[in-house]
Amino acid sequence: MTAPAKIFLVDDDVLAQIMVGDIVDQLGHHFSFASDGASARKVLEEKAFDLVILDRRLPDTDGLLLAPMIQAEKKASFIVLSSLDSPNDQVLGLGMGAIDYVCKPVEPVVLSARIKACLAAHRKPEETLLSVGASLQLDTSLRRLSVAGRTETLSPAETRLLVCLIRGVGQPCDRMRISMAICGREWVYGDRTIDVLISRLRRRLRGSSARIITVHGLGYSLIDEE
Amino acid sequence: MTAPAKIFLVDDDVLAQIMVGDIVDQLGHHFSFASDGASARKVLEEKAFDLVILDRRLPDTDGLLLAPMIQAEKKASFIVLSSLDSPNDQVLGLGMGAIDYVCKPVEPVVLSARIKACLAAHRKPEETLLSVGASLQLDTSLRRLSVAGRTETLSPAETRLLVCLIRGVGQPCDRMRISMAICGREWVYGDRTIDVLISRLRRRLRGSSARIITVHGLGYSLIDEE
DNA sequence: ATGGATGTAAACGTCATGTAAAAACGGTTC
DNA sequence: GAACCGTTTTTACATGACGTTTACATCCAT
Repeated sequence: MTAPAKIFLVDDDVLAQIMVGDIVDQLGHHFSFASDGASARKVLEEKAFDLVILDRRLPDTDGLLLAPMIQAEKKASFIVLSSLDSPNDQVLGLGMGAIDYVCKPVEPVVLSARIKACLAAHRKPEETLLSVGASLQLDTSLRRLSVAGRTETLSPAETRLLVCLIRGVGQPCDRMRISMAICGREWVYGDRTIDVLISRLRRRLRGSSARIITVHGLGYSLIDEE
Repeated sequence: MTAPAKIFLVDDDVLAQIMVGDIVDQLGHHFSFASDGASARKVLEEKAFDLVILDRRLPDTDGLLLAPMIQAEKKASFIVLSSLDSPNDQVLGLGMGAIDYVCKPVEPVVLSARIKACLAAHRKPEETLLSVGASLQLDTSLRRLSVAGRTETLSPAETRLLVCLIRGVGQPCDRMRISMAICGREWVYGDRTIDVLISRLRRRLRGSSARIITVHGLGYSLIDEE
């Protein structure tokens, strides 16, 4: 028995909201939704989900445009649920990183099975407490960082950055990925926001065995040298 | 450029074999197939795959019955490709652990996109560690070189050069090849860039059992004496 | 011995990064 | 609204890393 997953639907179609809501309830998971791209972005900045279900035709945008933001820092997987069913649309959606593409109309049992399959295959272990090595621990919900004895509170952006780095320990995170994860926008040449944040975070990590190293020309990486 | 994946199709339909074979080829992966359950089992016992594609209606069995074997010890993920398209069948297939269920007939581009999506989502992270002998290890993504205890960060060019040399341990690399690999340009008489890089790399390899030797008039070669 | 090939320290031009400080932003409270 | 506060972003400048060139010493085949 696994813990309930958090599932987020972005769809303005009330029938879809009801159907998906019922399915998710029945599977014993948490359900929430947004009806347009703008409010979806707000929610996605705040909370983390295990699975996002995107409609294509939203009142203000194409749901697929949320994909980069969802994928940034590997927050969640997403599937597309849309009435756009042409091969082209499917290829596009899957190409953008969707792990499944379901065409409306769809039988509730089928959608249920697909959601279940996606969760089974893709779920990351629930983690409000992240840690690296022995001396670094981060509570993502309280934004409390314990390192080398002391404990301090990080700002939201600092927290997102650190989470992003921790998720990829040992691998380099490029500026593009970091920028998407932190600010939800593409990184453009000359934007120094990340560097400043890194600088602040480094100061906070002093005394820990974990260090943020720069990979020149690429980005940053968190490594733990005991 | 990711390494080619190994994909295994279990289907007695010749048309499917051709279509999937073409798709896999075009994606640059390795393709093999079996036409019935019995021979599929034999192959699965022998080899490991990144993705298995199962048909349901096989001459001697239901393809889904291979599922437990494929999943055993997390050998591979699998998707179902079948003309059995009822909701029940889909629920059953996904319930058995398929990460996707594609109904025949299917557009090649769609199947291609789905295969690509599955691989992107499920393949183990790319191996970035190269090593020579016991005392030399290079993380190509982080550009970190561990040698003789210490570990230091290489410059991009140094990394490319070392990778180039490691790829051809024992054989000499001529200047032309090295120049193309490192700077992406032809080597012209009088260009000393490579020599300087070699010099810097040699200093970093001090203490290791690996050495860069000069092949006079030709180029360089990495050897591991131990 | 000699001329060309190689070793390597030092210097350079260029661009990426570190970081302090100022400005802009977004909420809250009067 | 206005004043406040914590946070994020921009600005500005200092520092550093990188690839290449230069200069000169050394090595090697002939």
